[in-house]
Amino acid sequence: MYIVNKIVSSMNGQPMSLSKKEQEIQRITNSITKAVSEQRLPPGTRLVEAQLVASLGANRNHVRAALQRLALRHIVSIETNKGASIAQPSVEEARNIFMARSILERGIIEILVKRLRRSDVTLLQKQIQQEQKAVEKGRREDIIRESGEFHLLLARLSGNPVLLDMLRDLITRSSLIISLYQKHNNPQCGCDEHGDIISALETQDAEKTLQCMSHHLHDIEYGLNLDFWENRKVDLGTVFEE
Amino acid sequence: MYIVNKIVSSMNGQPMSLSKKEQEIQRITNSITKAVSEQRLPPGTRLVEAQLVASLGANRNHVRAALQRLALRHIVSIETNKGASIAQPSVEEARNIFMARSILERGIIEILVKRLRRSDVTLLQKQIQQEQKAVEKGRREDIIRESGEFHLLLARLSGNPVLLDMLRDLITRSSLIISLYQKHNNPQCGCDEHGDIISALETQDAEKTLQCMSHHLHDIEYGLNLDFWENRKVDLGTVFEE
DNA sequence: ATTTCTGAAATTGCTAACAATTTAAAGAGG
DNA sequence: CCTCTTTAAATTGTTAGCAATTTCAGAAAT
Repeated sequence: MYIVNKIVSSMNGQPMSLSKKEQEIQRITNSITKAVSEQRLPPGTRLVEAQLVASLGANRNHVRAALQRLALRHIVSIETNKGASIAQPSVEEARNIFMARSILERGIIEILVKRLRRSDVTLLQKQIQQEQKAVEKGRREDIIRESGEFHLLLARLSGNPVLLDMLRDLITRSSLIISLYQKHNNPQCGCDEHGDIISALETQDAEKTLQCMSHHLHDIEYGLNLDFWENRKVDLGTVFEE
Repeated sequence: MYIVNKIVSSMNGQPMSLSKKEQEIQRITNSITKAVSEQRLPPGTRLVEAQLVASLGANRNHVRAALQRLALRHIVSIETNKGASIAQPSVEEARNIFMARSILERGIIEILVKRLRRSDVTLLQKQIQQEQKAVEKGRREDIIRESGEFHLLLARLSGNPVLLDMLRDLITRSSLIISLYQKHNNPQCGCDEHGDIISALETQDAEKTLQCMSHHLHDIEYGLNLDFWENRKVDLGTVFEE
């Protein structure tokens, strides 16, 4: 007896229909990644398999596969027999990630200066509007998400999926870093700087645009308490004396 | 009854001892990655689970986990119910990868120009000697491996593991690309260019070093048949007429 | 000779049940 | 009230066996 449940959907182009299992794993990873990006899942949060199974309505094997993948992307950390939890990047890792972002995003700018189309600018402006709308409404989650989307859109417009994939992980990890080390409660207000980057892009001036991007990334990093927490070895003997 | 086989090895620093399972999976992924890097596993090769289990002396579950990881890194591709095989990057993917490499490696150079130590130069020169030795002996596998190692060493000396991880994957995928698209049988002889890069680094001249690196990467890409295979839609009607 | 069918072998995918470990709570003793 | 031990519950890790699919050789048919 043969049981056939394969669906040859996607008469369309190349991307080849994903298997049910693959779809499901991606759904789970996306849910978790999105929650991390929007800082609804703070660093250190335990991710108990059974709870994920219940709240996501998923198969345990699929949840485990998703957690494994997220661990490879440094978004969750898995300890044997202890389970998974949202990663807590160290100060050193934070600096390395921002350095890598700077390299990648500057490279993306260099590509974009050459090939940016009129329609691309429109997309970027629409993205900024979304961002401003979120700022006005004060929806913290939305602000953070839209802010990340701007950077991802730049990567997407570069037309290079390899760069996009790499940057996507770095930006998600940045959300963790901001959760951990942000100075003030005000969500980053670098919305203007995004506008500056677009303006500079439109002038086709590579050097100027690169400076805008560098400045913007530097601002984000500067808004953190990295220095404060760096090289801080807690001395249990002195911590509690007042 | 309690069975204890945990070993709290590594009284040393942070890295925390890896579990037996984790070690095993890494051993398998390393074996396959190394074979790909040295072009002993050509693109498209089927990776039958049972065969890997036999030849690597491993557990089937560990083999499967390793294949999953390699698939995420785009080194193997897995089709449902068909199993795993070594990836065959398209021309478009090849161009994207080299573009990404250029961005990353130029960024790494910029870091290195600022912080390169005397001891680092020694390490780089030792690496080049290894490479030359391989060239003299004509060991094709060794040449390819050592050539990749040079680029990885640069990344390692940058002191940024995030960059290193990203570049490692790109270089492995480059090996696949070279396997698929190299013009001549001569393994790339860009050994001199590696020397040029070191020389330029020693002068602390950022612009010059960047040009060396750009030139080197461009040479590698230029030694491929990417143009030839690009936009080549095979017409089954005309392919076989002579 | 070429194609089409067919059934067995090879291969991959899945899951339920169990094993091992950690975590939390309860208890014992001082 | 505190500390240590013991026990139970919660959680994660593993595996053997079977299910489903593909592959391929050889038979059957045109």
